[in-house]
Amino acid sequence: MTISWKNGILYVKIITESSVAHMKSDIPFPTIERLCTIYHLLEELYENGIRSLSSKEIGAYIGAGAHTVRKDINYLGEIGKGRAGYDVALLKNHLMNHLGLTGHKKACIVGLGRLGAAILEYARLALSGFDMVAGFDRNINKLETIKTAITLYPAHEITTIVRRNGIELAVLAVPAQAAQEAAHRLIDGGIKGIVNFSPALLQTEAGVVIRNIDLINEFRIVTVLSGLSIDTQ
Amino acid sequence: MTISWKNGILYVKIITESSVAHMKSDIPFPTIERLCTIYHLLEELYENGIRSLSSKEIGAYIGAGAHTVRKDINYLGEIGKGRAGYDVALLKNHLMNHLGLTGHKKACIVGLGRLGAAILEYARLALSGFDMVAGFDRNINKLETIKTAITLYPAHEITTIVRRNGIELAVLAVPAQAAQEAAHRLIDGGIKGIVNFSPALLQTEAGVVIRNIDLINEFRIVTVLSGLSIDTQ
DNA sequence: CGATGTGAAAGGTTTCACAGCT
DNA sequence: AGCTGTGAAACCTTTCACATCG
Repeated sequence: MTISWKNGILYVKIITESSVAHMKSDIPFPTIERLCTIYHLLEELYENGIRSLSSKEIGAYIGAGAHTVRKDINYLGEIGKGRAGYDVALLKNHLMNHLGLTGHKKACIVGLGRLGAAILEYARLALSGFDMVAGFDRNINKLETIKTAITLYPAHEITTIVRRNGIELAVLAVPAQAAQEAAHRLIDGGIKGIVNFSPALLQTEAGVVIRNIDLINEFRIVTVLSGLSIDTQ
Repeated sequence: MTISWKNGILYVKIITESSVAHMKSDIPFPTIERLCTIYHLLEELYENGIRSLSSKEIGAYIGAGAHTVRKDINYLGEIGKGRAGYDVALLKNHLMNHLGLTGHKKACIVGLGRLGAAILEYARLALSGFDMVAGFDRNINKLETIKTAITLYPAHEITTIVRRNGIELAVLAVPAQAAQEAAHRLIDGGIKGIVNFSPALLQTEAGVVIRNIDLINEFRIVTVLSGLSIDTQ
């Protein structure tokens, strides 16, 4: 709760859970991306024993101005009054709570080729609150070959397993031609978000968040951007 | 060609490739990202025998409005007059030329763990004009284990090899703690862009484009975004 | 003083509306 | 008619400037 006195009027601002949740819809998309990066940064710095951090320092780490960082953080409401920058632990929890990053979320992976298998072994996921609970592949032989603690299923069971286990997130690491069908199965199972490593341009459905990651597209963007910086020198 | 007379000096302005490239600096960043996606789409549809496409159709594929698509395409100058949508081949070449996606670019990969090895085998890269010409790893034993047509080197040779071969792009697939040193070596070698698959937040240098790809960060963004759509219902 | 918090201005991007072409 | 091309308006995001606090 914040109390302030301005122009002869007493302002009492009460931030409740629901008003915070509603406010979130007012957060600009770039701000959400930056806040997630800041959250990541705070985790890292806290592990390294850093307990206080200014907006200027945060900006330097994530490649943004101090203004932007303060504005971003303030979309989630007031946190640290005054002096010596932000308390790292406090801000980290603040972001966690307001961004809804508390607790563990269940995730699965579709496509157990080289890339899929690599992601399956990514230990940091569980440490960050994302539990890989299922893997899928069209090729049944692959399910026997791969050694993992996670249960593996044939691709046609995606919908059932996702729904039954309440899996919220999925990684798509199948070849392009299999991507759309797999995405449909995930969506039918009630998945909330898909991180798509295939080069397929998925037809999205309302309510499902899709993030596309395509190395070739990234290379092209880098090429165009670096072409720019050279030409404009 | 424009001719003008100012302060006793005759100005002759010829629009060459390089001055057109200079114009590119006026293209908004989101537009550049979308144009790369559109380029990808056009390649795909052309292969499937589609020869004509309206801005509305393109928009449906990439998740944007027809307005946006037309505006984006027009940043690169006029292409098809009038009626029946865009000629796919024409537009594809138009984008290729104006975005500087002609010819082949040399790329390398740093870090030959599971992820790095998977990317090394990504055949589609060469088809898209990006030639993997070198791989690096700190662990010399790994260099002998991996079977590949590409020459592999120990990590300390990054700077030399990148410079000598004129490698422009790099994929960083090393553990977080090794990422910054590897990035420095790449930058010292004159790399133009880095696609960073490690969770490290790299300190960037002017003139080098860095694109960060971190699955955990993507999961968090998806979580926040899908949390939003529920709370605001 | 040097930090955050925040309304207001500036800047950038998207959307609109319609001209112009086939 | 139906499409692209494009200036102008609307909208969103960043930056600024300064009040405020310790």
